[in-house]
Amino acid sequence: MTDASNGAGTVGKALEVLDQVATFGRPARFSELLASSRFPKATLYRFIQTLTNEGMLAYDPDRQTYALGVRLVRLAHAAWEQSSLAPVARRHLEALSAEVGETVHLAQLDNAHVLYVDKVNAHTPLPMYSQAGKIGPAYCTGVGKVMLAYLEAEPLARAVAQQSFHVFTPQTLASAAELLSEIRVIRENGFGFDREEHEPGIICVALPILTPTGRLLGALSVTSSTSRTGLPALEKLAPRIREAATAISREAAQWRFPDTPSIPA
Amino acid sequence: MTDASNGAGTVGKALEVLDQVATFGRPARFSELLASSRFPKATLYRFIQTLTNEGMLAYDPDRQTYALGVRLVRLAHAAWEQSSLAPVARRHLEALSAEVGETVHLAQLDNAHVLYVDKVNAHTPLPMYSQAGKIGPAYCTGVGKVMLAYLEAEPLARAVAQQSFHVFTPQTLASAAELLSEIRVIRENGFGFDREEHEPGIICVALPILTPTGRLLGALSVTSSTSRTGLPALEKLAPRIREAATAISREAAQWRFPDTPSIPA
DNA sequence: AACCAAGTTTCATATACTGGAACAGCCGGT
DNA sequence: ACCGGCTGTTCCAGTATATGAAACTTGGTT
Repeated sequence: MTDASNGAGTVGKALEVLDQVATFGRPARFSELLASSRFPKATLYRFIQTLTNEGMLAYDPDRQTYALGVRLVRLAHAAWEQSSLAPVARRHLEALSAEVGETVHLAQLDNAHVLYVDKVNAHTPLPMYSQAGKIGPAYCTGVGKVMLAYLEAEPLARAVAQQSFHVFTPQTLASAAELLSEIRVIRENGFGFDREEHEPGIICVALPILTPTGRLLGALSVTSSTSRTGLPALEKLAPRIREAATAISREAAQWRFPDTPSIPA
Repeated sequence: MTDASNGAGTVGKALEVLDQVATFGRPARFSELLASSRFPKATLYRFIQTLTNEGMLAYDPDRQTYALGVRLVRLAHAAWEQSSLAPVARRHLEALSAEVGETVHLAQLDNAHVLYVDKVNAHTPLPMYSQAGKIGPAYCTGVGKVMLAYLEAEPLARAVAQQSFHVFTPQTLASAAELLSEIRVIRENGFGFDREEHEPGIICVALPILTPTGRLLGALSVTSSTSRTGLPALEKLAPRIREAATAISREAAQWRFPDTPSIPA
């Protein structure tokens, strides 16, 4: 029996190496990668060779370093367009942000962590790549907790098991028990807060984006600071956010298929 | 010796499948993928399973479709930041675009094709993901021809062999011979044009971005239309563009290493 | 010249990839 | 209800392919 939780198979291992290079954050040398790798020298070497040949890694002969390759950028473009909610959601995010005058986040679940897929800042329209792709913890962010709350029992358990429960602020939920009780509250309300659990002074309301069948697609949040507003004020925004969330869900459903018409080949 | 031109090895095949899903442009069903795949049913199935488990593909149980996964978005974020010129180049692109009042492209070579890494439009600041990641032909674009011109003999030959030489307009260079002679001209001038070779009415000047040692990093172009300006006017911009190109190259060199200091491990 | 570290190649071994074929589930038709 | 046809999933023997210790280059340092 192959252990599925572990990166089984050659492909999984190769992707592990890819992740390692990504985590490095800058072009890395072979020996640096070797130091932080669980693979023996020859094996790692072959993986890197393969990935380089495939264009997933780029080798800089001047500096003898490896970086993530351009093929990844190409794939990412396609991924962002076809798999994430961002393309359909963008105009809703913009409208919402303009209306409430705060920063709006769109997130999806990646493994057990929060992947920010898009972000619209009320006052500084930023080029989005700089914002998208970031990952964050699930147990101490508004979007994270809300998404966990709408998971099935089994995936939820697996996700909770992966939380680090690092304490960032006095408000941080520091255990699985606290998180699960918070999740129950979120399920009842239909929305969740971030009460300065991740960063002091930063608060937010978050709502899930669900399919008509109730499956989780992602989450939407409006973020602000304690100096500007409070939780009660944010709570008042919940209905408006839900509006955006359902709109996004509805459009996503249609958009996924322009309807596979019976084009006869 | 393994045939490198072919996607040898398990990893290569898996990535091939990934590309296939990407090319599809929308969430695809298993059978659709099977139809356009060179792999037998069981093999393709296992690949897709693996990639899904690894988060490179996302499965939509409602529709029974596969799309590119979120892990790719995360990787892409890192790729864009560490491997492409875009982060260091952006402010130069913006300055250049504002100054000349035209659209500026930043491109790199992916295999034998042009990968647009960033784009700054003079009049409509756009979120960049929608622009970056696009690929285009090398033989009939300004950036493409310029980048080919600064390749070594052997990679150049390989790249030229991969051009389709599809004729888009009356000006399109339709053969390797024509392309190579154009490349000689570009080498002499240090810059190249697109003379409505890809799209009627669209022209551009392009310059390479080179390391101090002369290795090719990418290319920069200013695009306009025949209705607004002409080639002579664009040619006048070449020195200004070169300025930006050298600045980008210089910054890229520093930035790649905050300097690997002699950290004694 | 001798040494050391970083990177590359080799090769016997057995792991884990392969794909034909058989199986399950789901429809629409008769 | 029964039957084909179609899509998606699982099995399993055979073998191609990945593995990693060790040997070998390469380039720089004492």
